[in-house]
Amino acid sequence: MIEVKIGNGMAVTDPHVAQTECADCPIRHRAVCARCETDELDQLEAIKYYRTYDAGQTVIWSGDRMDFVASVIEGIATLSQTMEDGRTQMVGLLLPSDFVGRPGRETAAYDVVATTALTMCCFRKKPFEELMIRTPHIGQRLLEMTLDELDAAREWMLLLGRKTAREKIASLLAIIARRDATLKLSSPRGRIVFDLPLTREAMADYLGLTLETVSRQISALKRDGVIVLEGKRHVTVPDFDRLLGETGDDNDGGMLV
Amino acid sequence: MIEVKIGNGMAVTDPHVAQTECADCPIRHRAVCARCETDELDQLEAIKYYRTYDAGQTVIWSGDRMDFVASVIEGIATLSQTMEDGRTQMVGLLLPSDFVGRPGRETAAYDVVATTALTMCCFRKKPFEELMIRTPHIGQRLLEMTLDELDAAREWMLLLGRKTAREKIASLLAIIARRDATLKLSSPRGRIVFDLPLTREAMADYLGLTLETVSRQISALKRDGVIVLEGKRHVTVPDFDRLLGETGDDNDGGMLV
DNA sequence: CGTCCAGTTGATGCTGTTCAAAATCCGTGG
DNA sequence: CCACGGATTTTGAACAGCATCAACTGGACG
Repeated sequence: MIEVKIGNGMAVTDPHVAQTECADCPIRHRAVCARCETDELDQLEAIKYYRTYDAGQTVIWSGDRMDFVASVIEGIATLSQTMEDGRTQMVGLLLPSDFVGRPGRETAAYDVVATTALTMCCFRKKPFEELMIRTPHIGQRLLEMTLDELDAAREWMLLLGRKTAREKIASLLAIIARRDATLKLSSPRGRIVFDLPLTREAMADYLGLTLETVSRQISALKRDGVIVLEGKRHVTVPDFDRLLGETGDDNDGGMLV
Repeated sequence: MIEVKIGNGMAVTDPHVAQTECADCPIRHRAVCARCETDELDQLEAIKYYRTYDAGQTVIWSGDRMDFVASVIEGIATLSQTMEDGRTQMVGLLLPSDFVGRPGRETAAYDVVATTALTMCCFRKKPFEELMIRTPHIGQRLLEMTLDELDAAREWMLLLGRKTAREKIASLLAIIARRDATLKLSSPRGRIVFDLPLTREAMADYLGLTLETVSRQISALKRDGVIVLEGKRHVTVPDFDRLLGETGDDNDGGMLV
């Protein structure tokens, strides 16, 4: 893969590197383009370009001018807010198919950081906005995705405001486990195995805790047999229902669709 | 005003009571109908009906079937989530022009409770959804409003996860002061006076605190001269910038638009 | 082999919770 | 008009959970 260094140290893939055809795109049916017909897809195809980032790279700083919107194709990024004195709170986890940026806004409202190697499908904002007016399918899908994100944000508000440290950790593990299971098209039940995509510090920023507390609670869950660790990142959950029982949520359905 | 009792004890205004014409509606240019042309407005007018609730009444319970969506016309309502053991977290404050309900969802995801006397402009969900497909202006406006709510939710996540009790109280007071100023079309500066629309308990549920802590911190802010209280609910802020300084946010612009 | 980084563990203290009681407010009825 | 009762709010005292500061461990890498 060819990389070029630009301005602020961002490494981006050479724009001439081959992009996946929309038709073959792994997130084709889940991203903002999900409802588009073939002709609408052609128009998107015309204005799209790929960009890749290394793990740890900052995609955009809060307050910076942002002249594109994008879909995450592969990898994980985080959305976070930082106070002057350095306290930071993660406000979103961006997974494949998630949308970044806001039509109609000039500057980024949050820091976006690549947690793993990241590939994004970008659209310059102006053409994208114009396209949105012409093709309602994009706006419809974006509304649907935004409503889902709002629900997720509100779920997270409950976690931040009312859950104990142990419940917070269990909830995060359950969410990651669930997402992993979704990718494998299996519904989470019984024994589950996955890798943590986040450092202890990132988890702390997500959960509104300190990294020490995260570490302690993970150790406690390990001690109690709720999880088994191999290395620091590889997690085995022997009994998913047991984990759910630790989240404080309703054990049944849980999670809005 | 004529009230009738129905089923679960909800008091609703007799549907034959006069409704405001959309053209004269106080939230005409801010609600979900903001972008509608006259003919589109006529279609909305045809399917709308008003409903009123008394202060303290539950508008809808989480999990209940919800066959309408609505705009708040007057009054304040809260959106909240409750865990089995009773811990509750408010996840939204609904003010005039705010939208309630989600197109495409069968059941309510949150409890909605009227904090003050409340008037809502309701639309049966089915016709509203059909109308949304025909008139892009509604979906466009709803997208805009949902994106704003998502920003507000994320702002709140920072508050819940990282702010101290004192900062939380100051932030809430600042938000209410700002909203009040907006209604009076004045930008908040210097001396500000307003009434708290929430009980200490509701504030606690909003801020992820206990009501005792809320009370203590309000007393502390009073002791320090940041606010002056007359009675329990009437607040005077002698110096709005001083209050902002207590929120922990950037002192300048603060708050996304 | 030494350094660096992520993570773990320990000791201590502060912030906010919990439980309890007193104070204030407010509507109701004598 | 005043007394009463319930709801709301304030205040106090003791406690718990998580943060803070600090030392240590283990693995990756030059």
